[in-house]
Amino acid sequence: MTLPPPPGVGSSQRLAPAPQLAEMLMQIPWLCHVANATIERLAQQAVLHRVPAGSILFEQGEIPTFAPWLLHGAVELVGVDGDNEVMIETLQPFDLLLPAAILNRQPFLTRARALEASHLALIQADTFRDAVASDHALCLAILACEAAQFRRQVKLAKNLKLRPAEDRVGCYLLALVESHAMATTIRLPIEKRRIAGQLGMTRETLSRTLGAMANYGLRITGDTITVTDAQALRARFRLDPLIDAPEPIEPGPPLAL
Amino acid sequence: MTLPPPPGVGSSQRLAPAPQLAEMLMQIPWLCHVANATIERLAQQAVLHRVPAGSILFEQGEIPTFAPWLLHGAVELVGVDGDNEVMIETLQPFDLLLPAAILNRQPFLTRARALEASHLALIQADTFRDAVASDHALCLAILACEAAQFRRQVKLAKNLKLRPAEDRVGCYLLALVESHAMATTIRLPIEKRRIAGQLGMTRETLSRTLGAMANYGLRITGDTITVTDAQALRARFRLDPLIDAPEPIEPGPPLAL
DNA sequence: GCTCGGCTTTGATCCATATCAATGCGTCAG
DNA sequence: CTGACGCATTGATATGGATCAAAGCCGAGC
Repeated sequence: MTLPPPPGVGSSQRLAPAPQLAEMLMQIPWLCHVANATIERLAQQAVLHRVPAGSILFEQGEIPTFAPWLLHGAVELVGVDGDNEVMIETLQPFDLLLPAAILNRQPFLTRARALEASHLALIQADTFRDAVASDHALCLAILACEAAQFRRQVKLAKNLKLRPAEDRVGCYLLALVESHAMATTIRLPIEKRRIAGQLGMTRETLSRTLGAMANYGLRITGDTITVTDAQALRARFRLDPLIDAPEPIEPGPPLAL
Repeated sequence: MTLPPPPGVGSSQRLAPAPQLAEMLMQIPWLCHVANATIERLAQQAVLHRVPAGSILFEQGEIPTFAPWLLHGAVELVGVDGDNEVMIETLQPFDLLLPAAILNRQPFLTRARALEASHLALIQADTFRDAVASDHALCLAILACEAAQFRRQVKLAKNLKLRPAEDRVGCYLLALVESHAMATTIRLPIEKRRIAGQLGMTRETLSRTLGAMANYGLRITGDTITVTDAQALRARFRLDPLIDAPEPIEPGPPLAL
């Protein structure tokens, strides 16, 4: 796997002292039950990779040589065929990128691209596999990560196949509003282009649909959302926890003895 | 979770002697590195469940009380909203059904329905969680299972979003033909209704598309496929291993010490 | 043999969403 | 100030696939 010096802005810095990397990994909530020794072992051979927005982290079809661990920023996984791309998932800290491929020495099924300037820990693939095979607590943690990612994938699929575009947008916005305690005015957290991708539609369709939200008590101008009629909004869109609830990585129980 | 006595044909039999259940589990290839003692422990509290085609194994939203393990037959996972259903995945032996939900005590995200008469091992959820938390080899095996299911999910999504209906059908058939060493005449392995579901389209669309395959060297009558022009077929449809290759559960390496 | 029910086929039509094209608008560099 | 570029909006149009409706086929049971 090559790390192309991304075009444009400052080149990526691969080198970073390992000791502080171990500390960063220890901050990860879902690694709370993993022994420090193991985390240090992972960090030993790892490097911190800082990349600007737009960088390709790996290409579809490559055999992984390291496990990329998202510490800061955002990354999207996209399926590619010729020149068209489709969004598969967007990842946030502290997700591991496609652990399934790394563990089984299988090719990555997607391309990964940084959506914003991001920091990743790159862990040697062999080191990673050995650690998972020799440390039970780590194995449980990775299982939890993989489980969360699977469930997110299922939720995405349900959202996409079960709801028309307008409902997807409405539920997305309603969830956003509710997470802000129904404040009457809030901001879109990310670019519209990315929202459209996550909701599986084109920017044009999103744009039109946002306009149509006025009928349901929501006005969107630029990146500002104003709730004009919370009741109408709730009447029109019903959140389904089996689709709309976030799917955090659960650390799970400590090792049973 | 209730197990409704399925309407129609003979009622499901839940009781089966545990000893032979342990033996059945030991046959599972991807458990090859798990100690027999652990498997026996799992089988101890488990029951063998035989269900006729059409049975609902569990309902979307239920909190799992046991881990259903498919030993024989076929099961589909479907997302439900009101009265319409969408196919999420179809499982084959020896898949575990939604291990993510069981491990994290989270609700099932889908309904599960037997597509044909099937046998499942039902393992007490607590027993299952304890075993995974106390046996590292088992934990690795479940991780491999979950990883395979994640990758299948990504492949499904790519197939659906990257290819139009005709391509999906063509690639499905081409893969089928190739797996039979390009024999000139083979049979559809499952009902068309189910193929349509797996490929994310209606039966009507599948029917029409199968007709259109005549243009590309393939004639389908009933459930019989005849290859009339292998070259034309290959010229029209290109298999992509990152979409069309099956995703078996890899047992992975034995425990590192 | 006949009839019934499930699956499939075929045809006509509809509709949600993509696509294409043009314009607008805000921001940053010079 | 002035381009110019990236993103967003708006409108017109196209189209893939769904939906609705009506036969057709075929195996199972009587």
